Amino acid sequence: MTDTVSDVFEALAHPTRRQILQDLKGGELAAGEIASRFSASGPTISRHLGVLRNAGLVTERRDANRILYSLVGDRLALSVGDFLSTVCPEQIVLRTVRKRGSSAPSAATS
Amino acid sequence: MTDTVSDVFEALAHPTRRQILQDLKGGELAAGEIASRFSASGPTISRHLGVLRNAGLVTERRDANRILYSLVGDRLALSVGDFLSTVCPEQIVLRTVRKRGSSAPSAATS
DNA sequence: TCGCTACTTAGCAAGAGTGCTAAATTGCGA
DNA sequence: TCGCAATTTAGCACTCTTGCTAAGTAGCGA
Repeated sequence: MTDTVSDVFEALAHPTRRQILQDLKGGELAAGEIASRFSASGPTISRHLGVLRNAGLVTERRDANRILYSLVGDRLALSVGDFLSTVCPEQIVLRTVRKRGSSAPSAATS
Repeated sequence: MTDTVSDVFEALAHPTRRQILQDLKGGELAAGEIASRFSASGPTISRHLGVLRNAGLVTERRDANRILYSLVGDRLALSVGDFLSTVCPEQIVLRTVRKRGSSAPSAATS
């Protein structure tokens, strides 16, 4: 995993990959479910998912036969948002991001 | 000029172009001044500037011999910020404040 | 007009990205 | 273990991008 800022922006450069991120906004999806939403072939979508995973924008989790992908919103907001905050701070505000799973072990996860 | 959302993200995919935008944050710069900050040749930087101009991220203005480039922060914030607001609205906020004395930013997108 | 400076455009080579099909991998149930 | 479903990996062709150098365009002063 390379996981640099350039990886994030290069991942966002392709419309199919941006659409995948938007689709994942509603929750995790299997690779096949994602592929079925596009006209491209399964292997092609699989490679797009690999690019997103390399950039740290999605994570994968195995569920029996399938591989479920989910969005890493923090990663997207932190890298892209930081860039936007630097270049045009007048127009953009990066909201404070909670670290996932870092709060009290009781019931603090939302 | 194409000026779509994809043009913006593709323009941001190259580190040199992102650095140019950061350099322009401090105010307008001549093409030669920009080129002198990189190890790449003048024509190469000129093409990068063309990509940024096509994406609507910079504007140019002639001053005698030189061509002065300046950042279009609204364009950057609106296209990228809108995407971020859609995909991860919890982490990002697009500030809706109008800049002083400027007209409506005429959302021509997609 | 000539010559200088600033910048862009043109043309080419090398590399990276994207799409496909075919083959390999992984997991599970019979 | 066999077979099926889901997904990835491999290999190939095509296109786009990026870098360079060389040549063209634009403005200005003598």
